[in-house]
Amino acid sequence: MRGLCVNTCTDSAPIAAARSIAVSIPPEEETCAPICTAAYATRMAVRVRIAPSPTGLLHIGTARTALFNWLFARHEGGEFRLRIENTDTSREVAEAVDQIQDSLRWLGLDWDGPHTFQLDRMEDCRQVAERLLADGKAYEDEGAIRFRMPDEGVTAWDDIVRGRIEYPNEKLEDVVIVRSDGRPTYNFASPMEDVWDGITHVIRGDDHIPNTPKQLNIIRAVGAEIPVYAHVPMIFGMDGNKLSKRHGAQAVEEFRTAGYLPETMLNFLALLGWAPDGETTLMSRDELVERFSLERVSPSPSQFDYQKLDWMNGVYLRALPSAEFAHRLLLWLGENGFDWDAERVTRAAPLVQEKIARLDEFPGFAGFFFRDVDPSEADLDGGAPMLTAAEEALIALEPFDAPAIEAALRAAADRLELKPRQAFQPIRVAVTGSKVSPGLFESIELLGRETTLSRLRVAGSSAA
RNA sequence: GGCGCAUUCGUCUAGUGGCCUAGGACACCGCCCUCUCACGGCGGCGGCACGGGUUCGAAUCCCGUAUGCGCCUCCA
Repeated sequence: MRGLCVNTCTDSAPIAAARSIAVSIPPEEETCAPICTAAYATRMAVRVRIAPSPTGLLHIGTARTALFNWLFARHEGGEFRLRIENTDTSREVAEAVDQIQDSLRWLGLDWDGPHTFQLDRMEDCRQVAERLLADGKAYEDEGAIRFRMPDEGVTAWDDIVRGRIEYPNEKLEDVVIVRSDGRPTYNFASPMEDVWDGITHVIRGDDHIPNTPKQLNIIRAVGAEIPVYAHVPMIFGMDGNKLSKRHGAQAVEEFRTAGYLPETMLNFLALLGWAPDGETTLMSRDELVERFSLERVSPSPSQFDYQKLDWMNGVYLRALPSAEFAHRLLLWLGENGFDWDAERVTRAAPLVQEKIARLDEFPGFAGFFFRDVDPSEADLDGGAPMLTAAEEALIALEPFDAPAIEAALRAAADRLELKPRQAFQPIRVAVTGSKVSPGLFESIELLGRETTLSRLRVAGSSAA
């Protein structure tokens, strides 16, 4: 029994319509006039938000929550807003706001309207707190202001992803809504902003479930309309613990640096806790928007599988038109401090497109096109005769292209009575400096006769 | 400790009482292709946490147990 429209999820209307189903059954007196008279009454469409705190880079879990919000908004034709929750000034990091926006933009999660800061509503929050105080719904406590929670009954709501959740009111403690220094706390500012911004659906991590009954009561106390809640599961590392440094990348920026494509991240993240059916795994941004629904979000947490991410990124990399692949490669190299010849990168790109899963593999895999190599003697072991033969075969070869190079080298191998793999491996090591490389003949063509011959010669003498 | 949430192959998941001999994908293993790697093709391994119910019939409904996680800040 989860979701608001079980069995009726064939279209999206019920989601947007099913609002204000949160219930509270406290034996309290009738509330007086609404304190908040924001113009949300006329809102029809869906409006959601992502509310990161500016304490550092955008975490992948926050990005996933942002994605669900964005997908929902775009699917419903509604709005997606960005709100920075910076009430805790002590933990704020100066560049974080810009970094968060960069990450969001890189992922293509565009937000509507300007981003807002929680701190800018400090004064509004204080006024509401004063009003609450005057109405006896809050009280002072050592300089701070606490909100009076109901003592009896239960506070409950129908969560779109987990069904009905109930909290006995006696368990709810009176939360501090304004600190002694006058700044509002998260549990006060956040729901108030949701009210002022006309947020219709609060889609957030399930670590906020225990906060929800408190926020619900605050919203009720100010006489505002309750939004619909959807608590999405968290993401853990492969060991079942919170995603942390030792698992690898955890911030969106780090995945970008590792050479993942934004379309990969979107697709992969969407599938963490959501699936359109049992078969589909590859979906474009548009398809994601078209098929996404909160009803199909799973309530159980998932683990972040880096291997699957790599596989998926490889799929996206290979699917790129080759010119686009080269373009992305160039962009990535530029962002990561590789000042390599663009024309040569563009020519090398097709040789690696099918072979790498992440852009950051390029320097290691194709670096021999751009810098000298230093093959180890052990890898060259016993290859001297073939190296000499290769040199002779290529020295006057015309044309110097992959098909001709392959023919010449195969002929040389035949003369030495070597199997292809035995013959070509020393050449590969000599020319690329590694036992693993892009296609040998294409690589030699791109490298050019001069460089190839000189590398063959150097390796030939050290292997002898 | 209290409260809450969760529990299908190693991982992501499909599944809403009979279509399930539990389907797909990643990973893994084997074979094929092959100049290495990768791609691709074929095949394989592997799961309903446990115990009680309800029912002609349960992965699906109910109860309990276990385990994991989250929150209990004048953090967000």
